[in-house]
Amino acid sequence: METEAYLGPEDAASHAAFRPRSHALFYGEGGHAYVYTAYGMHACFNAVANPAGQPGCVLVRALEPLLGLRAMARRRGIGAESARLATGPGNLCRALAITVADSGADLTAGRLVIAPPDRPRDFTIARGPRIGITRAADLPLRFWVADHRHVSRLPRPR
DNA sequence: AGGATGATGAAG
DNA sequence: TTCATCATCCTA
Repeated sequence: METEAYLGPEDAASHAAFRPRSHALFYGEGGHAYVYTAYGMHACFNAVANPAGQPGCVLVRALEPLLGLRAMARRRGIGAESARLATGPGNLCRALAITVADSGADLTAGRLVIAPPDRPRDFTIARGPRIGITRAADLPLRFWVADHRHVSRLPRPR
């Protein structure tokens, strides 16, 4: 499990700072999806995370598949046991069949839902710099479950 | 209309 | 490290 935070215009790496067409969603009510296309071919899934008027999104970069492994493996074209099934923002969207058509969707109801776990699980959250950005590359806004198998990359060496 | 730029992934 | 591949933004 792995996420990154993208803030408002003060965060130079955030689409809220340099991508006008994403502004409406960034500033919208939390609990909705913001899906964009990276490098022309990869969908990336964000959850809008703040009350309306306060820009902010959470990019979901990796997760641990618990259900539907067969379907994910089929969409990804790899084995269902692979740790990379939904690891990496583009891979995650392919595994879950998330496309830009899902942008704006309500994440509290419908096909895409973010819900609390059935049972609480014990884990430690590690923190470090975000991946693949050039601006504001020093901000430690990437969060992942420490020692977790389903993480896209280990922290950048210093 | 045309060029630059990526919140990537896969292969070598 | 290279490159496939294109939505979006910028310049003109």
